[in-house]
Amino acid sequence: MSRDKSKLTKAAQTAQTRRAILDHARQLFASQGYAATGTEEIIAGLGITRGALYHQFGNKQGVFQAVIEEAFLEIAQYIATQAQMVDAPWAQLVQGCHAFLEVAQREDIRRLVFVEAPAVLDAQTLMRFERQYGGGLLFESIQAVIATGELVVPNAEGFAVMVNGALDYLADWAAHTESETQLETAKTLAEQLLMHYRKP
Amino acid sequence: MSRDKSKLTKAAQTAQTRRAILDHARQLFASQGYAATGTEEIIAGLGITRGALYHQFGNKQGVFQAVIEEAFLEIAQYIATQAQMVDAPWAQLVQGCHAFLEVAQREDIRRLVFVEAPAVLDAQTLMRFERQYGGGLLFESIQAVIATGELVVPNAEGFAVMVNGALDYLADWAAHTESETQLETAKTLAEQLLMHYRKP
DNA sequence: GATTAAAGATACAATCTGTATGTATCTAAG
DNA sequence: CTTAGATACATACAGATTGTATCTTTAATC
Repeated sequence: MSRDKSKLTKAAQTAQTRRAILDHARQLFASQGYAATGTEEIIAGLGITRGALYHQFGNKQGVFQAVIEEAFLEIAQYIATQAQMVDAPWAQLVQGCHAFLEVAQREDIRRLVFVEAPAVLDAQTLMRFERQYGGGLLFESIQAVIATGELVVPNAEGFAVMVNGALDYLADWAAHTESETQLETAKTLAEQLLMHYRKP
Repeated sequence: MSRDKSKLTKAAQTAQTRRAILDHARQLFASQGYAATGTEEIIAGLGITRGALYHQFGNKQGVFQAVIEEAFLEIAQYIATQAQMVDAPWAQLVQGCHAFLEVAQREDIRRLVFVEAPAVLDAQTLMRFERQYGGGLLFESIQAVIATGELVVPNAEGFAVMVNGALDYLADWAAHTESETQLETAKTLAEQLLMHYRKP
């Protein structure tokens, strides 16, 4: 647990400190929530004091924001990786939705991104993350399919929001059961939802 | 603001105190959030001390939970009232969805129920409220339409969850703009979503 | 090697929640 | 009507927690 500070370049030392804090903080925020996690608890066992935390992140919320951004990034990367395995815009949209449902099965992801983040972060920051890593990408994917003429919706933005909400809730629903088939049911529901707006 | 305690039955005095606390707390929780609102701030100007608050609600979270339950109740009552204005199960479902989108335009409702509550309340309590006042009623309405044969879905519970998510996000989307037409667009999207699963 | 700036430690001030205890008032039994 | 008990509330205090100010150490640069 303790670190050896000797023979480390300053940048490496900073990186190491930040990573240790982020990893531990993430685990605590995900399991106990933001409010129930103290800064003392975050640095416990890391071989540093709260001074380092405040020097690196400014305040407790700074740590949380950094944790959330990494979580968002993970989600976006997983979805992008999965979506890029197929070619057509339509297939990418479907594959992306499936990928979201899969990655959102992780308990820590759901708690951090969908429960804690909206209450802790200011609306502006959350919106930025959302556009950059979240629903914004879904919107782009939907627009791409609309451009091909395969998808017809009355309002692209509103449709994207609707699908986003459907996916978020389906993910939570599928996760709150041990039955593995629930996830498949969720995928089917999501795919069928999109299919209803498809033009042949 | 100050109260006249003389000539009041004990039950009436309790009711008056609780109401004053709930009203002020709700406004503060809705505008600043749970964490940023102190117990001292809640009782400020009410002519009582924090002692009364702790006597009536046990702790700060007790106040919040009572506030949230009232908010849930308001939502459910509005939807029920609107839905009962039509007869057929299908029409009631559509009307209920419209009503939800309307009531969820209120800023305080959205903040309290969809942002603060999930982070503050324990999962068990939130689930109870959700079943009693929220998605549970939507589920019942959907089942009623399925019973008539007008609606065909692969999984009733999953479908209800999906629609619930779609509605929540659409409400938030419609609320975050001054354009009144956005709400109409949201209603259209929701109605069309249901229509796609309708059997003639 | 001396200087500078960054990383981190330490100590402290400011809140804020919850509890323990005291007091007054309402209710109910005899 | 009186008295015992419960209820509502106030007051004072202990504990915990966040953030800041200041000091020390260590790496980078000339």
